[in-house]
Amino acid sequence: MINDISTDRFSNSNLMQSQGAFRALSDPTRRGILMLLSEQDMTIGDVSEHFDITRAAVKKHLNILEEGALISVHTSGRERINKLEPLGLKSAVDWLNYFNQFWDEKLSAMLQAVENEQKNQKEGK
Amino acid sequence: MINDISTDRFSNSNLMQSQGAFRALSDPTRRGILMLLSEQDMTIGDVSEHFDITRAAVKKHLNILEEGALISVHTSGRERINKLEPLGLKSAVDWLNYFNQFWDEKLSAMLQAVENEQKNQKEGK
DNA sequence: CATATATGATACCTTTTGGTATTATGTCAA
DNA sequence: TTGACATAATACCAAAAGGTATCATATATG
Repeated sequence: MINDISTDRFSNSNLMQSQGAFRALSDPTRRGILMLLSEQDMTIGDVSEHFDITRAAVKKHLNILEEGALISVHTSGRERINKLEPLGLKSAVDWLNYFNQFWDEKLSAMLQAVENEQKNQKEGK
Repeated sequence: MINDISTDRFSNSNLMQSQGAFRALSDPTRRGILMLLSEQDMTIGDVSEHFDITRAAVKKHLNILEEGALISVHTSGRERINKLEPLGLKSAVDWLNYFNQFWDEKLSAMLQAVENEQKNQKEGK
């Protein structure tokens, strides 16, 4: 039962809060767009020039990025400027950071193993 | 042109290397499974009990997690034990960490804004 | 051996996704 | 106002994703 998860300390809202961001991040074109926008704000026209797909397709990607709060858009005359919103990545980063502890554990285990090996060598085992 | 990106310093391989991980992370059920496996290794049967979908569906999720190198599987008799591989998250975390600089920038800007505000208040503006 | 158990694999269905082509809307500039 | 430009929106399509049901395979165990 999924209930198991919602009553869990991993409050499920956590799982769902980051959904928009993770969804947006799952496509390589969208990650490429985020990279581009990290260098400078851009119109759809600007962004489209960097990819081999139609503007309509780029627009869809931008919509999904906006839904995930990874970019913001503001109008300037007939242009619409797309801007990176790095804080939008926070929910995803936060979720992933939970696993740092296991990564660290593994790292500790590796270091421990090396230490033991050195010790054993010293003792001539 | 997509070429623009491949000749970019964001070597595109970076974009693609993390694809398996980002793809696996895009589904909330799969993120839930990772949470579960962070507490203990589990068979498919164990995992399935925590979700309201068939074992076949869970198996598909496990396959995708394995493809993304986020879990590993080893056989023990007729059971197959699924194990979290936290290091598999590294490629995704690394990609995201690139954006820390912008996050920090924004944070710096916010702190600066607060400082200025306080200064202005002091000066009675 | 025979049977129950644990899992894997496949065919099939529906929805979502990534894409195109086309049409519509809004704004700048002569 | 009229045409060029920048973008939005919609209809449509093929493929991928998430799911179920069913069948196949391997392994404990009486």
